[in-house]
Amino acid sequence: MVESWQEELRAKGYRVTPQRQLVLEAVTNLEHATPEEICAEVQRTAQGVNISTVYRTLELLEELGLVKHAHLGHGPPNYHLAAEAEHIHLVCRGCHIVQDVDPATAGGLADVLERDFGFQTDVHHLTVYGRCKDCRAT
Amino acid sequence: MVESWQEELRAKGYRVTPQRQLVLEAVTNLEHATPEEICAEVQRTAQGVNISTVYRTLELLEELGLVKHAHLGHGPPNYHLAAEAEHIHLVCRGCHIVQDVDPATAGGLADVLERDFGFQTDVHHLTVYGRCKDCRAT
DNA sequence: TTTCATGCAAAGAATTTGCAGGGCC
DNA sequence: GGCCCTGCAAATTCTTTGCATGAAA
Repeated sequence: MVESWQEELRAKGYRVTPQRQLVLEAVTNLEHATPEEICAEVQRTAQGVNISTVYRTLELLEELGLVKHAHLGHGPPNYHLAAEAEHIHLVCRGCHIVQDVDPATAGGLADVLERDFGFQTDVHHLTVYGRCKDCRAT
Repeated sequence: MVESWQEELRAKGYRVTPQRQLVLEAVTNLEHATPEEICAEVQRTAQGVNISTVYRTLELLEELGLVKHAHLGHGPPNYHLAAEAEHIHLVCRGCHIVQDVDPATAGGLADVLERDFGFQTDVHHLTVYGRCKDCRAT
């Protein structure tokens, strides 16, 4: 069976704390969120979880492979569960809408990069900038 | 004929200053650089060009369509001449090397996004994260 | 001479770090 | 009880802004 992340934490000498559970829950619920947003979400439940704890926890959770992050532009990084279905992000310059797209769309690109450059693409982290249908119309 | 960027500046009520010329030269010479690096390059020639002037100038040059920027990861954005050959960036998680690749490689992806989503991809700004050949070997 | 641009310093966002006290195992 | 984790505050990094002076047109 798959060990729980709690067991994995303990096995590595880390501890299971309420803050860590809350941060992971927040990432789960929000699906895509910045550290600030995660912090705000956590604080809806528990008072006074500090932003620096959120940063430290996200780093830890990413190290464990539970969450991943992507850079969607100027702003802070965006965290989501690693267990979520993989997807690529389309970010519109005009309206800043983020659209999730099936990674199969980029499968061809990943294959070419693999074949021609030996480069293993992290499709999870792929962000495509451009202009969406609506913004092109106006 | 194509007007020079200096004329375009003046036509829009902006002024041609030594700092603006130096920043554009630095971007040209460095090919890819962060605002800090551009500032350092400029200061090799002229003393005391301020970092805030570099930021303001890059913003202006981007507005004029002379330079573009891409986000290659955690750090500051990366500026390059808009006139340079278009390319996409492969960024390795392991060694952080940035490799430039012909955008035709991603042409298929852009076509699919265009066809299926009406999304116009800005190939210039495409950055692909992953693991390079060398880092996979180790 | 009329703005616009620059330098400087301070303000701001986002993130990291040091340290003492508290909580997990 | 040992040692990791947290909160707090201060330090860092990157970027923007306010304002008086200096320079382009």
